[in-house]
Amino acid sequence: MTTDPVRKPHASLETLERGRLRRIQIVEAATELFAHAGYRGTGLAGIAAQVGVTQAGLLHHFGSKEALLEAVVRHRSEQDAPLIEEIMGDGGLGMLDRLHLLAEHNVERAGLSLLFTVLVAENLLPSHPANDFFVERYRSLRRAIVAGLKAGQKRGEIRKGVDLEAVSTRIVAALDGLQTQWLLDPDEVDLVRSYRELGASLRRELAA
Amino acid sequence: MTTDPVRKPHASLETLERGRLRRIQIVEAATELFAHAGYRGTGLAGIAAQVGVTQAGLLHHFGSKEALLEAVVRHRSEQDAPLIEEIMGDGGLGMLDRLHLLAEHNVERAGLSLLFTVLVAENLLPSHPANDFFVERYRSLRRAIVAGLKAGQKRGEIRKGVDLEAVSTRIVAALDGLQTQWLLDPDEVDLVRSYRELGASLRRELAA
DNA sequence: GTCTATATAGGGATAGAC
DNA sequence: GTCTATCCCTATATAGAC
Repeated sequence: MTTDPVRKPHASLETLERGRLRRIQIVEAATELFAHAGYRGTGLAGIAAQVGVTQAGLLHHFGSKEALLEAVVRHRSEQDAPLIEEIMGDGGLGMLDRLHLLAEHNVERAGLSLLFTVLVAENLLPSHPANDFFVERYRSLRRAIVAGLKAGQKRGEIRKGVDLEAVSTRIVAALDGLQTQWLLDPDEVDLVRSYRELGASLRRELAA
Repeated sequence: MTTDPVRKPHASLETLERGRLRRIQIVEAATELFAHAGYRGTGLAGIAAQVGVTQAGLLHHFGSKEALLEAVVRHRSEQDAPLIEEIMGDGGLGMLDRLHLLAEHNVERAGLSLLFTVLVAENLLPSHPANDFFVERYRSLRRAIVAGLKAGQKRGEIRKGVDLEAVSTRIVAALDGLQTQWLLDPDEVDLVRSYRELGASLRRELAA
């Protein structure tokens, strides 16, 4: 989803910028509505209304509802990438101490946590429209954590002899599951506190 | 959702049993379709067709789609209760060693794991139809685990000085999150193995 | 208890004017 | 780039016959 302005050299600059703006507005409106009612539960008309266009006008920018979904998940991934890189850092135990950054980010923008939790569940099966995206996302997340843990082993911060693949799967699972419980019941589950405790527990388990 | 046959004493036994059978057939068909396409993505007509009745015929048994949803989640909860009790046992570290029973159960009947993962995500917000059910379900699950851990402390199996509420939230989170990753990517994530490793890791963390 | 028929609403996508 | 109009399909729920 590269939105390079040079790709349509024949169009005027004003048109391009108005067009790009509309696309962004639509993606942001769709993000919010998909989060609250899911992909299946959201109509294009509702998204269009929030932006101030008609449903047909929306489909001028995104040929289909599925294309819009793809734009939404790609946009979110791109926005989250810097934070994830910051948390990863150079791997090792430091990663575990920075999990609270992720929690604070998620609490600040609860709608976005909601979006991913909802969309993952709507795309668990291969027949679902964004299944490939989420399968790949989780795989690369697990791989990145394994790499970070390996780096920590090389520096002697992390014990050897632990199954890093299994640990990384368990870390992702805990992050996901805590987020779900927090979304469902924010009065009983404190996300920031839970992530801090998770990090501390992992530190005790993995420190050399 | 008590389906006590004595409640309609004026109807013939045959009618009653046919009626109860239909209800069960409908609930089971709905379970499967809700799991695959979610509550919002499933039409009553599809469920009805699978049972061999019309959509209007289905609504004779359940006044509304939402009532059917409630019947589905209650039915599933009732069916799962014995296994959960078996795993809990008398609490303590034994609970952690029996997590693989849950994994085996979930793998055997993958459709049911799918159902709950999908429905939880569709009911994260208070405005969603089964939100109360899932909020309460998670609360009681966490409470049951806390009770089990406390029992283990009293017997001296489990260390004192750990935050049992936090641990129980983390256990539920890991179980949930591992299931999600397994559903999404069964080739890369082995649920039974993951649950065993989770249990072993928790044992190391909690054993006195 | 199950059906047909219908009310009423909403969905996504396309054609064509401006 | 945006609109109106429309197509066609699907949805839940109800009314009333059998």
